[in-house]
Amino acid sequence: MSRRAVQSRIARTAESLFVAKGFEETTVDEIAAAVGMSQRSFFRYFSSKDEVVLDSLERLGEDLAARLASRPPGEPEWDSLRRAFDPVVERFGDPVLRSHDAAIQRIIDGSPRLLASYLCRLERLQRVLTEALMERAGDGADAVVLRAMVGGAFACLHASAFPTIEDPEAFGPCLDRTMAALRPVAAR
Amino acid sequence: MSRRAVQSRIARTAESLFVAKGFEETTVDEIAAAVGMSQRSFFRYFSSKDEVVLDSLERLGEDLAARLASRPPGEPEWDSLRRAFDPVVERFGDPVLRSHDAAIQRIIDGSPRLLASYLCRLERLQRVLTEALMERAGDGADAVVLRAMVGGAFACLHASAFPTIEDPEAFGPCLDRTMAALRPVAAR
DNA sequence: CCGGAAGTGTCAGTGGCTGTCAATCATTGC
DNA sequence: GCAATGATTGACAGCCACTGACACTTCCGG
Repeated sequence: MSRRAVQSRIARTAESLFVAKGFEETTVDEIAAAVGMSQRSFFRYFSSKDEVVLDSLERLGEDLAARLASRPPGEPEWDSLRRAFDPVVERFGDPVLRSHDAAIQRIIDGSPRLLASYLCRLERLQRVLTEALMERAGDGADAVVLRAMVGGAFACLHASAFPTIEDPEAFGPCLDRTMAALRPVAAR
Repeated sequence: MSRRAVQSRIARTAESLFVAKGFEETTVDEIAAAVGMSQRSFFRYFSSKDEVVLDSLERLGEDLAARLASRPPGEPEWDSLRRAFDPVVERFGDPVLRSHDAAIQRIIDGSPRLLASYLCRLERLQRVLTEALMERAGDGADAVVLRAMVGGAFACLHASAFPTIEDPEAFGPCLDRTMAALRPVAAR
């Protein structure tokens, strides 16, 4: 059985436990026992308990970065960022994925510890996207402004995700509206 | 001796240890011993090891919120946010405070664990500032857009802080430049 | 059959953090 | 003065995330 498959099995088991008992209240020992392995082996597949929850986010991040890199060079950065967010909007379209993601989000919001790790990953992701934009813009670019722009775009994404937990289909339009309102004057 | 004074003594002692040995490499036992108290007592003054480092940020946050609340109601939100950041710019002006803050920042960046907690606090602070803006704007306000705007302003602050670690006096102008470039079209 | 490589379990240990309890100290009311 | 009371503390025990070391199995190429 491949490493990925085992990770996926652990993640599914762990998430159901988290939903049932809460993140902090579920020990690594319990997860390992539920999967049928030792605690030590759990840590061979995930470097921390947080990782189990945030692992899926990692892959989504790679997707965003690839999207952004493939946008046409002449396009205003703000629009490229909006298009890079398309995979997220798409996920919200699928009801199965959506309810799963909502569960994950509830787990994250329920634990300050986990929320902190989550924000840390977003931060790293923003750094990656900023570098992608920097490369595209060449030497004449203002690194600070680009960095802030990526942060601003993520703020729109983040803010739009909040109220959309109840209202399924509204995420895309809400993101469009927010990013239109926040569009920087510098984005031609 | 007042609670605040003890906290301050612990914080000073701990920070010097962190600078000398690194955050992760310094145990709470060591800090407690250096201050001359039991580990149990340390946790009566700070709820976690992170807290020691991030405590000062808490008070700065309150300052920002107060500044924002005292801005004239008619002022565009973006400008109010910029003015709310003035205390931060001022801190950068004082060389003593600046070098202290730089040390703190280096400690934070050196530990993923601590960086995560730090970002979590920034998140909470943003929520507070958003609520302040909401109150001011009244019922007609778009909560999502306001939330995103606060996030965007913080992104400017964050981005401006980065390159300014070496170049002392440039923080204020850099922040102005970035916030001018990112100014939302919605901000009249 | 042998070699190592990869995956696993066991065990012991570290460090952050919490609950509990008893001792101490300051405050208050008499 | 003094006793009751409440806050502060230290000592101790314990939980849990996480790590290092080592032994064992399985599987595969030679």
